[in-house]
Amino acid sequence: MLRSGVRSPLAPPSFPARPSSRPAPRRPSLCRGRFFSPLRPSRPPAMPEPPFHPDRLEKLEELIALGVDPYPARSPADRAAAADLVAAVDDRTGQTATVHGRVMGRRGYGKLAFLDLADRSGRIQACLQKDRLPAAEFALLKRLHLGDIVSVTGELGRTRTGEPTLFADRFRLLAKALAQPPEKWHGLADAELRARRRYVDLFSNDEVRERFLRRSRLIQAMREVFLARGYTEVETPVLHPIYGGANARPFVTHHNALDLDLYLRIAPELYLKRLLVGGIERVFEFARVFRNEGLSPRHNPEFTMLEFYEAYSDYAGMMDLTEELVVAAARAAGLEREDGSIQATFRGREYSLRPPFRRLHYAEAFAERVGCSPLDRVRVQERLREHEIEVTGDGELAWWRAVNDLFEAVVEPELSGPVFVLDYPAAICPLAKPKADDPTWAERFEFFLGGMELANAFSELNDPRLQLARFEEQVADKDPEGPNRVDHDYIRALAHGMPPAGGCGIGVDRLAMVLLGCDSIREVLLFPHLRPERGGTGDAAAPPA
RNA sequence: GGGGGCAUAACUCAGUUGGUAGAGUAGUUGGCUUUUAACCAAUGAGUCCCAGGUUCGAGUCCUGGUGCCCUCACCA
Repeated sequence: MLRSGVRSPLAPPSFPARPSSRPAPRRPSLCRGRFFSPLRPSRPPAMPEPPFHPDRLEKLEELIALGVDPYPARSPADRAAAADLVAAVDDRTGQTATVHGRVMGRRGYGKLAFLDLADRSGRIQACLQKDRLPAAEFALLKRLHLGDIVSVTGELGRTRTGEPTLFADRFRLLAKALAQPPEKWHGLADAELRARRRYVDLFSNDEVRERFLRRSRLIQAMREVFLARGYTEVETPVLHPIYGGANARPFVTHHNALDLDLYLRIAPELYLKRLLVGGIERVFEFARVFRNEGLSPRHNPEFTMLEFYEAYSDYAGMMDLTEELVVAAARAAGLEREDGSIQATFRGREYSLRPPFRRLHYAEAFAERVGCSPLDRVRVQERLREHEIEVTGDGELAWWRAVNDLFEAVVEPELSGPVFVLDYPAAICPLAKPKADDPTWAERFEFFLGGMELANAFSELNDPRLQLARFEEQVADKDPEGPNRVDHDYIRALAHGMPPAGGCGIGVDRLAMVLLGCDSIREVLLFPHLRPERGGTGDAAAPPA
């Protein structure tokens, strides 16, 4: 569940483990000061071999001996984008242009060489001819390697075979690459290595770079939907003294000066609703959240959750807005076809994302698949036994939790989507407003697509006394995934009056998976969590922030 | 945590019934002024994931471990 709801009775009651006490390896090249890592042991582990290729080092030394700076501070100005030059080659033939980029291909002929240069926009071929270049610059060719970053200034034109080409008058080295790039035809193929060395994956696999650009565009498209509606984008704390707003086990960290344990946020919800109280009536945050749970193709310990809240709206309004956001994201991801249909292909199945999406009541879906009303306790009990689901504890909360486990076991696998499931049992929705005409049910929906839960939304509970009772109920439940204690400040905020509001959370990474056609969450995360590399630098993913 | 699969050169991959390790790319040296996975010739490069075991002999067979992928469980 993205934001709130039930936890499973099968969840192990263990609390998050303390960080490993294994000595943290060092990254020597980034270790600039002696205060780099005061908390880490001072005993340095064996230094890994630097990944510098001997032949490239040798050429580097030769270049330096020739007076060439292999890492100049500045690049020639007036650079053009490779793709723009290729597109305009016939209008601009004979004009001079400059391109900076990485050498991705090289075909040499003695007194002439062709280079394929890649920049952010695409690729263009450069032609280096001995009788056209200064001798010292042509000599660079002899010490050039695939992967080097260079600059070419030359005349735009086509070769005999019609290839758009920059015929070089100037050729400069901008940065020498000391590590070998992967095989030029297959690129980097191993999924783990691709994630560990995403920088290599990105420059050697065009479709990977394009995928992450599309991810960025679909997020930007959602941001624009909010801004067009007068929403305000905010940043709320990541370090929480009390974790809440979802059911999940948190990561624990410690503030030294305050001698205080803090939790990395599992959801930004309670802070965002404080902002509703404060009068920021339409608010959203692309929030990185952290949950101390297992890894899988659909789970990463940190992930991006979009949460948004709108005063004077409700869950029905959030449903319309969610639909709009998904469609905007899908268009930005390039899924709209000429006939106006929007199709996503995910795990071998096609999903039509043309609105409106189906809306299905929880109780109806339950009755249809389980074969009885969720209110028929005798028959539900029979079904629970059939599915070996236990009711852990007595009272309404335990009962409804089991009912929802049954729902998740029987109904959810059938929800390929896109579909909204609405009106959940109120007992398992501590942050949602009960329906006025039947408080058994809460004004809450979840959105399913590609067999995954992508969104979770409520008409937000704003009755401070009821909210306090629900919090106390949760804490008394001693659920390791529930809140550790009552957030009294949040109750105080509600006591000041929160406008009626709709709120929603969307799992951005999972949405990106469906829209970009990636089976694994790792393929849509730039630096997914990985175990520390054996004998390597120990950097599991990105350098620490 | 359970089950299945994989691990060989910087990269992509072969490796036969167990017999002293192979190709392509990348690199190095030489040749080549219109190629585009350029081409031709020569050439360096491996802790066959780790540790045991069986065997005269293990990349190959066995046991244990590590990592990754798939799957189940947990979870969003």
